[in-house]
Amino acid sequence: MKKLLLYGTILALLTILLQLAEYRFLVIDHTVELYVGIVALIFVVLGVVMGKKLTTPKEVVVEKLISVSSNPSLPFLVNEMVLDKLGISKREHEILLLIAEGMSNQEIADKSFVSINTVKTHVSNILVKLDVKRRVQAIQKARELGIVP
Amino acid sequence: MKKLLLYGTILALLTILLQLAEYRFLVIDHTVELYVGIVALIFVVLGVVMGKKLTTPKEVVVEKLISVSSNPSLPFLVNEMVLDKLGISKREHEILLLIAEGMSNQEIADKSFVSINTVKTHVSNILVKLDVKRRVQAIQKARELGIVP
DNA sequence: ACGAAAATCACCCGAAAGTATGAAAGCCAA
DNA sequence: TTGGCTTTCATACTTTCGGGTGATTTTCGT
Repeated sequence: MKKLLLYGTILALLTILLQLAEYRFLVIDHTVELYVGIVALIFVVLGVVMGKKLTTPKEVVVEKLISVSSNPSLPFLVNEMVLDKLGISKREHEILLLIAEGMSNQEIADKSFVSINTVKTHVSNILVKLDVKRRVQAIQKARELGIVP
Repeated sequence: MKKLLLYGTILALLTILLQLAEYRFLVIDHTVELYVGIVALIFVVLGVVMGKKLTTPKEVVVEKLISVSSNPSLPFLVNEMVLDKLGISKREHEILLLIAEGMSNQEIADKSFVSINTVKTHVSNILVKLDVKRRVQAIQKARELGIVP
């Protein structure tokens, strides 16, 4: 709710500024109508900004289905889209590949130059993101999704 | 974009209305500052409304991934020769298949109507015969040898 | 420069996996 | 029928995995 105060302050300041400016030249050089128009314009813009910032954007959830047909053909290209969709980071993907190689957490830790605890954390996150319970299942699913060979 | 025109029109009309009203009583009864304040307030509100209406409600598209398991080619035939060569029994092969399904020892035990201890024994023997250390590696090797899909 | 996301690490605990050893029962062929 | 193989099961022990929590540091985009 600090935003409300902020906007209120800005509003007040703007008003004061305009009122000060009024006595300098606006009332002299221009008609009152023009002045009012400018004020209106400024505050419309301000209103729009406020509205955008203060309004919680209503989220409409639309489910879309993407079929991932695994390619039994040759070269194997990582399906980046799937990685994005699942929120799997680079590091996580690296470790996923090592898991698919049949390596233990300790071996992965050694190969990656990190502690086994770190590996464990990554693995846990991977399991969650792939929505599986065991690393074996993770390998399967990852293969189906085209993110491991 | 019709909305833009609509709001533009409303804005113009409001301005005109206010200007008309000005000559009737506002300039007489009140100071210019108050008048400006009222205008500002009105247009702030209008701005907020515009902002809300004109802003495309954010759609959060949640894309779900369906893995279309690819089985276009071979029906998979078990390489019996390899099984003989490695001395893997029928029972062991059955369990190997279940391992490759990503099942835990307990799940395999339930499905096979044997105790988990029995499964463990089989698994241990399988690991030895495939010359691997972990079940994940067993799956890989078995797949390479053509004894699991 | 700031905040969010990513990466790192630690500790605890329980579950799962794997090792070792032993043993009983059934099958099958020499 | 005897010896070899398979299948079954158990007990005990060690290692690996996975969940949960919390913390610090890095990185990166605005």
